[in-house]
Amino acid sequence: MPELPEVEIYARYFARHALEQSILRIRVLDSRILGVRSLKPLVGRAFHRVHRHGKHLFADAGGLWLRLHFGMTGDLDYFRDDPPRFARVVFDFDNGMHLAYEDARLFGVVDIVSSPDDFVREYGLGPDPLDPTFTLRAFRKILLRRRGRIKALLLSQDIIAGIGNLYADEALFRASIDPRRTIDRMTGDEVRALYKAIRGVLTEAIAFKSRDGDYPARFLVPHREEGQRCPRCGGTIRRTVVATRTTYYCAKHQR
DNA sequence: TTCCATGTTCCGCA
DNA sequence: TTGCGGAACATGGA
Repeated sequence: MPELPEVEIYARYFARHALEQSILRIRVLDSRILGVRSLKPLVGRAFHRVHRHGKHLFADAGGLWLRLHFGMTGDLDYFRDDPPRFARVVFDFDNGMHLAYEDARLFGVVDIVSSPDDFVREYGLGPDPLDPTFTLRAFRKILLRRRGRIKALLLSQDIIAGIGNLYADEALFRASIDPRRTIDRMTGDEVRALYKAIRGVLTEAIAFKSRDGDYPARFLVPHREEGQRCPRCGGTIRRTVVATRTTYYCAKHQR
């Protein structure tokens, strides 16, 4: 599930439930999920605030930050009694409640870093598309320096951080651009439309999912199947492969 | 049983 | 230097 909108929802969930409670113990149920040797430095501390950059979630533990990446199947669960089936790390709090980091497929990471800024710099992440610094002008500047297919660019976390396979398709669908199009063949108007589509799709997904837990019917996501009817123009949804990822698009209105 | 998967990294080639 | 295809990682669900 976790692309930028889902991680934003996890961040709000974390902030709503797990702040200002002393961490009594941390149970690592599968150490393959760890990005550090040990999470011990966090014991006895509390989380004070959260921060998100792209698909990375950070929680301030006072001079140290927990970093969570959710891979393909990561999730959070704040619970009282039994941990969820795929819990990999469990934080035990002094109020008797627990926060589980769960991840069936183990592609995620639970890590400790000095700060979100340090991590973003050292890891080479691009700007977060919902950050105020990500302006149309900034997006244009990024495109000027790049070649290749537009979808591949949207998926590159070192260029823009947070867009994954579903939302790349979604933004291109909204901007009426074929995912196979190369950057050098995009017009100024298309760049602007794509910029607005990226921000709109991510923002609307966060609002809609945090309310209904689902996707708006006008989105492409609920129609990701070969031969489906396009919810926008009635065209046919096609399946192909772009940037080695399964890609859906409307053969009629995306050009 | 087989295929597919909302992610990322690494390698070789152009 | 940049971009791209393919493989690998580990596992559940349809």
